[in-house]
Amino acid sequence: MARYQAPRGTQDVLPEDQPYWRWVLGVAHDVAARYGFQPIEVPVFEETEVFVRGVGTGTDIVEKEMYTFEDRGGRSLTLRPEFTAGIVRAYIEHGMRVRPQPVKLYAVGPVFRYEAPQAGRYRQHTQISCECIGEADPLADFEIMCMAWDLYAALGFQAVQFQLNSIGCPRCRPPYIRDVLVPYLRSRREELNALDVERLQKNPLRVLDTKEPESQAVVNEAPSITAHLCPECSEHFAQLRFYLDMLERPYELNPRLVRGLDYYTRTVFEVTAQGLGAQNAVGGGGRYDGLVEVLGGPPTPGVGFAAGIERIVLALKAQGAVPPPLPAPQVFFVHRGRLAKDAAVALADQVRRRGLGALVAFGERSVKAQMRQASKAGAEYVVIIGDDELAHGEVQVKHLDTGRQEAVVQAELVAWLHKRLTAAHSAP
RNA sequence: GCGGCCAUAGCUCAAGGGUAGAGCACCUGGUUGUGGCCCAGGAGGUUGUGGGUUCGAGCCCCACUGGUCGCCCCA
Repeated sequence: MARYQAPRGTQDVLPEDQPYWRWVLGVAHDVAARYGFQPIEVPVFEETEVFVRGVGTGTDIVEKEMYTFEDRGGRSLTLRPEFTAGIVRAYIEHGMRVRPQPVKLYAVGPVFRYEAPQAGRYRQHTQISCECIGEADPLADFEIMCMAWDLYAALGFQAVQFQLNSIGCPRCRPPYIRDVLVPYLRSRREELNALDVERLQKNPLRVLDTKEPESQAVVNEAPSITAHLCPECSEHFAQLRFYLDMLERPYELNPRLVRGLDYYTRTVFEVTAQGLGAQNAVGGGGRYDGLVEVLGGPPTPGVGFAAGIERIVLALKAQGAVPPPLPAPQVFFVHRGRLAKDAAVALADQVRRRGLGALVAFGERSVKAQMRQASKAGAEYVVIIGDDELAHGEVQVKHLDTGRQEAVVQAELVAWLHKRLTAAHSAP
């Protein structure tokens, strides 16, 4: 047993899994670009305050999940638990409000939350996060959702579900909670699960997405927030739904969908996939019109979306999806004898300079062993060099799939390989 | 943070309290220079860690660590 192991809740992504990652990230970059999002990199850690204020003091993330530490200069820093707060901080810090609005940014990288690991839930996981800052038009919400939809569709996802809700704004949400939801829940308090009674005190809205079976009846009959939105929020929500319907993007209205981050206003949505067990959310997002201001910028609307790469990969595997393979060297040099090895090294160098991948067998193992290596390395052609070939200024080139072998003049080898290897791959 | 299950070779798993094995993978061979299949051999373990019970522990008990499933929460 290895003495050291990756810390709890972290994992290594080994070469055999990399094709999935490259595939997902490649598609993600393409889709983001297609919607006019520009890449941005933000620090892995921020001043703790950025997340405390940005994510919200009442959230699970801030209350118990942040990796917070003090650096040698006595600053309190926190490993990012999500991207939005940091990206918004960058938006403000770099005066991006003077750029053409909205500013559409996306980032990919690890985020950190101290949670109990389980299937599909890690302490370090990778997110792609897309933020559209400076636009209140419900079309922006639509674009974000549409882009998310495209991402999953481009990966061939089966059975993704979009759940959608609007949770109003600071003008209409508090009155709804205070005057409608809480009185209702109190009136049926006896029927609620103990945990939900507790939530009723702390964060009444969260009672709505309870999973406790006992509470279901109460929650099902609860007055929905969408019926108590202010006219502006109501119109905004209707307009978003209009676009979704117009372009036939499937979604499900869920008046009980409430998200765990304080900054959300109006639109909230969550994307779930099959094959993931209990942790079946592969993406989520919503509107955060108050966030820029909370972090010290001018009042600025925003809407965004984040997806978890690990879960997407898990779901793709569960569906039996096969990622495109990563490129591997197609030429393998087998040699016999000191001079032949030197010649192989020189020829391989020429092949690589021509832009092809080439490997030379290390050591002086038997031709048989070298052939085995070539086969396992997935090479397409094996170039064999020995005394005979050296004497004639030739090499033997064997095509592994067909087993066909022929002599090629050394000086023509690079052109010979280049012709065959590039032609084969330009075919449709 | 709470609960269930689990931990033996790189991987998947065996081994009624009595000397740790198999398959796959890896390496080397199967005459003189040719892969995949086949055959033979080799290497690889302080049985997650630390205690305890026992003449004797991979096996029983406790703790810890990690995994897994669920709760919670979310991506």
